Order: sequence, then C-alpha cells, then structure tokens
Amino acid sequence: MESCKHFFSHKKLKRHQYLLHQDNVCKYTAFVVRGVLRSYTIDDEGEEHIVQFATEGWWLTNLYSYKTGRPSQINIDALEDSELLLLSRSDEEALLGNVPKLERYFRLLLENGLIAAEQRLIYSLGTPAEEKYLNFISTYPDLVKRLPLHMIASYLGVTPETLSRVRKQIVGR
Amino acid sequence: MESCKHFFSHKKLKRHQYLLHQDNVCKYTAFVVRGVLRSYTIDDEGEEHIVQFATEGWWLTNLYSYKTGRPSQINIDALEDSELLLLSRSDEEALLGNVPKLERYFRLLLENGLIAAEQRLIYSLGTPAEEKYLNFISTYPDLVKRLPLHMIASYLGVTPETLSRVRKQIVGR
DNA sequence: CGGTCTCTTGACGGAGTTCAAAGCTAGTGG
DNA sequence: CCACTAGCTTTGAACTCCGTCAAGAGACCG
Repeated sequence: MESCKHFFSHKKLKRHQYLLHQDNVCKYTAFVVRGVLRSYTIDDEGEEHIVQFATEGWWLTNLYSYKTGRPSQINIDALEDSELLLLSRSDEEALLGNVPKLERYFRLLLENGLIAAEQRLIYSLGTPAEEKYLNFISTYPDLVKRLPLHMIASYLGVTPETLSRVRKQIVGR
Repeated sequence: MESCKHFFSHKKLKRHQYLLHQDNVCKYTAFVVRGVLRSYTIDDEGEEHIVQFATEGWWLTNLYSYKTGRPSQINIDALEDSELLLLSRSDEEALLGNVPKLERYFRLLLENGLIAAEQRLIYSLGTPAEEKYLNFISTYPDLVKRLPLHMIASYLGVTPETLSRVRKQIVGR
C-alpha cells in the first residue's frame, strides 16, 4: 500500500552505528529494508549475549521498552550498512487507525515471534553445541554467510572457541 | 463481563489428566481458574522438556498448533486437580466480534508472552544452574512451593541431581 | 504394610569454558 | 600499492561444571 509509506520514517545506519542504546527508551519498531542488525544484552561479567538478528524483511525492536516506555536493557546496532523504516508508537496507532486490516498483520507478527521464541527455547536447553549450530544453519542458511562466527556463537550461547571446533568437526565429514 | 461467559466451556481436569496429547491438534486456549498445568515436549532420547507452567489467572495453549491447525509436538497435562475455561478458535472469533475491546487484551497477552520468552532466553543461555534457579524462585515464588523439584529442573534445562545439589548449596548460606 | 514416586548423595566421565598464543584477514593510511 | 594494525579465527592444554549411573532414604498411597 502506497498510503502506508508516509507513516514511516526512513533511516540509514552505517555499520557499527546504533539504533538503540542500553538504558534508553526504545522509540521505534524497525523494518529492515537492507542490511543486518542485531539486538544484544550485556551481563554482569560484561559478556555480550545476542538476542536476535534481523535482515531484509524482518522486524526488530525491544518490545518491552517500546510498549512500556521504560528504559531498555538491550542494545541494537547495525552489522552491515543498513536501511530501515521506523515506526514510532504514535505512528503505529495512526497507521492502524487508517488501515485496520493491518491489525491482523501485526498480530501475526507477534504470534510468529512467540512461536519462534518457544521453538528456540526448546532447541537451546540441554541441546549439545553441534546440534544447536546445525539447527541454526538449517534455519537461517543465508545469515550464516553474512555473520562472523563469534556472533553466531554469542547467539547460540557458546564460546567462539567451541563453535570453531564444532565447525571443524562438521566439515571433516 | 458477564456477557463473555457463555463463549467459554468449563472443564475440570484431575491430576495427571491431559488437555492435549502430542500429535493431536490443539483445539483450545485455556484460562486456568484453579490448579496448575504444564506444557512439555519429548525429545529424541525420550527426555521431557517443560516449556511452560500455568497457574490461576494464566493462559495456556500451544500457539503453533492452535493457530495453524497442525498437529502439536507438545503435551499439556494437569499437575494438580484443575479448573479451566476453554476457548476454541471459533469461540474466540465470536467473542472478539462481540466485544472488540478484547482485541487489545489478547494482543497484550501475546506481547507479554513474547517479552517473557525473550527474558527467559536471555536467562537460559550460558547461565550457570544456580543463577537460573535463583532467577526462577524470584520470578515465580508461589510456583516453587507447589512444584516437585524434578519439574523445575526440567523447566530450567538441568538434571534433578544438579538442582538438588544447587539447592543444598543455597540453603547452606 | 509393600510399591511407586521423589529426593539425595557419591563417584566418574565428558562436553564446554578459560587462558594463552599464534595464524589469518581485511581495512587504513602513508 | 604495500605495510601495518586491529579484529577474527584457530589450536592447544588445563580445568570445571554438569550429566550419567548407581544406590539408598524418605514420603505418600492403595
């Protein structure tokens, strides 16, 4: 729908630039037109834990902060030069007021997000590293080529060293 | 709203009775009036993995199967004698048609579910067993008293033996 | 009572982490 | 266009947390 376009603001992000900094409020839901982003937390030991990746056609936000208006514990930055469409909460309301059919679309996004999160939980707990990695590359074959190894490791909850060894095992078969 | 009541069907479940069996389609979203339920999967080695608990005031379903009409990989059974309000998909549509304000309520449920799932992921990956347990008892203090140890262990993705030792550590401080 | 379910405790083994060092790769500036 | 640096990946060795296996102790119920 052309009529939707003016509800979004267009934004370009260079590699390593941030869309959201920890302790700030997440003002936008982002739709990725081009590039790759990630969201991640930093734990008490200073370790990064990647929560989510997003590429072309994906949506990304910190739902908690976006919906409650409270400070986010999450950072979002660009892993490649990226182009985004940003939707603020007021834009979102206006958009849904104008095009009620989108209610359904946004609900589907939520449902699929929840289903995916549950699926990922099941695959994370108690699954050996190799299986987690195999599951990752079969779920996101395109992402594997674009992401550095240590970021996939962070997403899977293993160390880069372990993932390096796992990968070595796999190609030798 | 009194007017909502007749959209739900009332169901009682004795301890160990099932609401949903693996390989069947999940027909209902359940609201727990009384009791405790759990949803769980069984992996290739025959091990149970608890995905979710639900007590008084919580909603429980297998969203994937419920929304798509496809067979579920998940089981749902009662851990105590329980009372439920069941909502089928057609009931849900009728209800939302009658009381459009509930759209918002159901969207909030989804949002909170997704936020909780993300939170849990962050706390699961790469976190030592003790921290996971401490986080669990501070998040669900009421549940801890009602659940057997080995089920909490299954939810956290550790063995009962490990959780037993963790608990011993904690009380000795 | 006896039987099943639950929790505890011990000994052992293995997958994964940590620490450290060295090899690669890509980007930058002279 | 090359040299250099910083970030990424690989590899090795020691250690640690957790899982596995096995046995025993309570607790609950018919």
